[in-house]
Amino acid sequence: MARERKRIDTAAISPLTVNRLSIYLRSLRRLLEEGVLRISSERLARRFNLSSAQIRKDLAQFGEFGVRGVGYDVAELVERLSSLLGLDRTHRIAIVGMGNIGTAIARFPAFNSGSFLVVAGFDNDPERIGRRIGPVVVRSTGELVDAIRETGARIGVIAVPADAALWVFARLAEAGVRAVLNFAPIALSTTAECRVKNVDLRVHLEELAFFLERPEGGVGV
Amino acid sequence: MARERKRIDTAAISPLTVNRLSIYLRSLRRLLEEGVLRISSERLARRFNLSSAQIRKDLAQFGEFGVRGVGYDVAELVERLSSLLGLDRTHRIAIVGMGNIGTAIARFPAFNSGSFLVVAGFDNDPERIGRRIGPVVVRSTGELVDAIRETGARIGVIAVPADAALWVFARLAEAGVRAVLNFAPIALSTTAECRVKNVDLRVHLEELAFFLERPEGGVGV
DNA sequence: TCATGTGAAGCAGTTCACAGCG
DNA sequence: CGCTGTGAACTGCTTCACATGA
Repeated sequence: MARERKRIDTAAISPLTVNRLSIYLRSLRRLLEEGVLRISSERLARRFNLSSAQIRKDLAQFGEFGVRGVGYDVAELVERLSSLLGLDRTHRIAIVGMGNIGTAIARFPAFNSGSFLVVAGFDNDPERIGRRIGPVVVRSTGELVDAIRETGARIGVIAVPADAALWVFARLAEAGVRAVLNFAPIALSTTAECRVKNVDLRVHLEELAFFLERPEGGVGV
Repeated sequence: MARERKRIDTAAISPLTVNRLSIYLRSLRRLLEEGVLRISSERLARRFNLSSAQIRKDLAQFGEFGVRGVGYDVAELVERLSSLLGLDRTHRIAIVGMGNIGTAIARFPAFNSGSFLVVAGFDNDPERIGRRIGPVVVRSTGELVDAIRETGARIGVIAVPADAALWVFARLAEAGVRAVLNFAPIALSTTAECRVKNVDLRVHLEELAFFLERPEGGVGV
């Protein structure tokens, strides 16, 4: 199946490209369900409003996936993108902070299907400790480092208040977590040991507020 | 207080800039609490690891906020950024889909404090309709258009499955919603009537999976 | 022939470095 | 003097357009 191998330095790939690969994969899976066997970058782009040149450039970074004059084999591309994205194994996830966001994440299908599995949840609140939320029984944050080492989770989710986030981040890194999805309203920075993806809902909301038409019809400063 | 007025075409401002304004505002509020009166772009940048040149460039798009040789007045800048971001009025929010994510959003402080207020929540599931979640009583999705018109919400949150998202988006636009935060795993596009911000948790998760170190130590394609 | 893969061009966003002003 | 505000340089991402090869 693999036509050639190409060594890729993942660090050299832009996150923007990787995000698009996810989108391509999702789109292709849809086509697969519909029974589409082959597709050109042009038709794929039109169908899911993407850019055909971008699709070709993105894929070309990782090898030659298509056949000139024909297009891409849908099943093969799904296979290759899955493997590229690291979805051919199971990633165990630990969630810290089982409030609104933490609870939603614990129960969210994308975090508990296919290649992802929530294996631990932590909170400070004695009310929550011991309760089952989604697939996990909530444990005390005090147990975090040991418990995560036991589970072998490599992905962490931070869903605690801003003032606790830095402390939690340090504990997660200490416990061997190598990637973090951070929902706390403070920008954490990727370190040598641990990559961070910040998701700041307040910032998103304020972006929308900014672009909402102004009552006076212009921005006065 | 306002030193000069400058008409700005908001459509010409990059979302990236707007997102940074949110971050600056949050940082400055923190300084305000600490009693800091004046700050230079350099010290602000060091404190919150930002870029000082970027801060100056971003602010300069909207007027002259600082004093040369001195820096910025913290209280004044907080005031100006708040107004710039449209946070000097209350934005009413409607949520469609009161599952895990919708529920978390309804209860999330950032969506129910300061300038934002959740005023309506909708779901199809008869089990959920009539139940109180956060500040709202869940209504049937069938009532969506009329109910949103009544409340006057201009911001919508889509937290429904992918196959319902397009339909919901059309109804929201019809009801007068002008900005949407979309959590459904399908990329909606901004239209003339309604701006979209897609937040795709699965894509974020797959990004982290991609950059996780590979078992074999390289990407084979 | 037809669609990929790809240099080259174009555009956007960031950083530099300093003139200008309080 | 010190820090802002800003043109100019730079970096990186996207789009174009076509040579290449099944």
